[in-house]
Amino acid sequence: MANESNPFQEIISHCKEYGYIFQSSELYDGLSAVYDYGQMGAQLKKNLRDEWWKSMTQLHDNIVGIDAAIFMHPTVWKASGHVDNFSDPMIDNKDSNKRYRVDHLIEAHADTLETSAAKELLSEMDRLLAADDLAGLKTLIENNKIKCAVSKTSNWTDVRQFNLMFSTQIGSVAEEADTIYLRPETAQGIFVNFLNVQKTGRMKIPFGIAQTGKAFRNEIVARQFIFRMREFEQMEMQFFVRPGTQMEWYNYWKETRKKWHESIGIPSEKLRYHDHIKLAHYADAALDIEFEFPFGWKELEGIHSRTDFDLSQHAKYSKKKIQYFDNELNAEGKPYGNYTPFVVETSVGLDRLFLTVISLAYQEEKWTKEDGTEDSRVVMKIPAKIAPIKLAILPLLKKDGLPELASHLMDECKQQFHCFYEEKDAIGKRYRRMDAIGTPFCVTIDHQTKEDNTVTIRYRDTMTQERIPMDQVQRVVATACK
RNA sequence: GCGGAAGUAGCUCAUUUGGUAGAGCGAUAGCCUUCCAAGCUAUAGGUGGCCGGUUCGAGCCCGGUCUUCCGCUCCA
Repeated sequence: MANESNPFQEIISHCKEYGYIFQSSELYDGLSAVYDYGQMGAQLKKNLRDEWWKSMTQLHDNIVGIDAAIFMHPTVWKASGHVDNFSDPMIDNKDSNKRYRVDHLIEAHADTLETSAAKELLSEMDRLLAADDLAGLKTLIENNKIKCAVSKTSNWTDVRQFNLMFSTQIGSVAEEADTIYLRPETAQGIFVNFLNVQKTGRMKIPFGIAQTGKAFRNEIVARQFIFRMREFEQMEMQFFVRPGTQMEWYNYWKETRKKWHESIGIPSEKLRYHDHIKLAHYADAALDIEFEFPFGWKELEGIHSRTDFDLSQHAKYSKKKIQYFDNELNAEGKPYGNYTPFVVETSVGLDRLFLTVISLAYQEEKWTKEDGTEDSRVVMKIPAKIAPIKLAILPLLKKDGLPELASHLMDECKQQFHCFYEEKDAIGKRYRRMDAIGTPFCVTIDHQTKEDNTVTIRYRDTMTQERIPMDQVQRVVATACK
C-alpha cells in the first residue's frame, strides 16, 4: 500500500506488514541481503517445499530424497571446481572507480586485437589465472596498456581475489583448526552420496536424488529483495542417466519442470526458456526457466546437463571408483556394463519461487459499491493448495452461543488443515484481513446456524458467498486444496 | 563495490530561520452491531537509524557509520 509509484515496493511492504518476510536482524538495522521468513512466510515456503518434494519423490518411483549437511570436506570444493572457478580476480580503475573482472577486461581488449596477438594474450592470461599470479595479471594489463572504458586511463589498483564462498573453521583450537566452507550449492551433497544411495536403495539407472536445503554465496552485490540473497534455499534434483541419453532426459525435465510451475498456478505466458550460449565448465547443455518478475525476466530454475563432470571429478580426487554397472542389454545383446553416469540437474531457488508466487498473488482491487461510494482491498490470491492458512472461522457476533459453535467447527477442521479463528471486529474487517494474508476461504457462523446447521462460506477471489451445511465445510476446503 | 537520494510510532506522513515530537490509519481492551475496512470509549506505542562534533540548546547544522531505494557494476 506504501509506494504508489513502485508496485514491487508495495509487495515488499505488504510482505513485512502481514508477517511474510522481515529483514534479518532488523532490530540492529538489518543485515544486507539476508531475510527472515515470518509466521505467514514460513508456512507458505514450507508448502512450496512440500509440493516440490512430493512431486519429485512421491510421484516418481525412481527418485529418492536425501538431506546432506551444509559442512562438507574441503576437498569437495576443490573437486567441484568452486575453489578455482568460484572466485574471480578483480581490479579497480582508480579514476573512474569502476571494478572489472580481470578476465573480462583482458578478453574485451583481446577482441580489439588481431587473431594471433589476441590468442597469445589470452593464453598468457590463462596461464597466470591458473597459477593464481595476481601480480602477473596486473603486469599483463599494464604491459598491454589496457584502459578503463569510462575514464580512458590505465590507473589501476592491484588485482584482488574475491571468493564467493563463505568460510569458517572446524575444530575449537584456532591454530589447529581447518578452514571449511559453507556450501555454495547443494548439488555436491548429492554427488558425494551417489554410491551410498545407489547401493543402499538398490537404484537402477535412470534414477534421481532430490534434496532441499540452504546454500551460501558471498555476493558482491545482492539486491532485489529475496531474489538474490547471501543465504538461500535450493530445491534440486540430480538425475543420473546412461551416457548418450542425456539430451533426451534434458528435454524431458525441461518440459516436466515447466509444467510443475504451471501446476502451482504460474501462468504459462509468464514463463519462458532461456538457453545458455556460454556454458559453464561442467555442462554440455543448459537453460533457465525464467519468470517475468516485477523487475524483468529472471532465472527461476536452471536445467543443466552436467555430463559426468562431477562424478568423475570426485572419483579423481577421492581416488575411489564411482561407477554403475548397467545390466540392461544393448543392441548387440550385451550389458551396457560399467560407466560413469551422466547427470541432468534441475535446480529451483525456493526463495525465488516464493517471490514468484507472491508477486503473482498480490493485487489491489477497486470497485464502486451499490451506494456509489468507492471501495478497495488488497488481496493475495495465493492458490488454495499452497496458501498458508486455508480457512478462517468467524462467528458473526461474539455472543448468543455463536463463538461456541465456531470453536467446535475449528476443533474439527484444524485436524485437517491450517485454520484461523477470529471473533474480534466487524465481519467486513475480518474478511479484509484474511484477503491481505491470502486465506482462500472464510466461514461465518450466524443465528441461522443454530437452527439448521448451515454456515456461510465466502470465497476470497470472487468475494461471493453461499450457504452450505456445516458438516460439508471440511470436504469443500480439502477438495479445493488438492 | 562506485555515484545519487532517503531514514521521525507497526504503516503513511507532519513538525516552514536550531528551543526537549503530533495526526490519520493500524494495534490492544471494552461497548454496540445479523455478512465486506461502520460507530463510541479507553489504552499502549517514538532516548527522531546509530556514534560523535558544533551550540546555552540539535529531529533540523557538520562528520562518520548502518540500512534501504535509484543508476552503474556484478550475477561461474
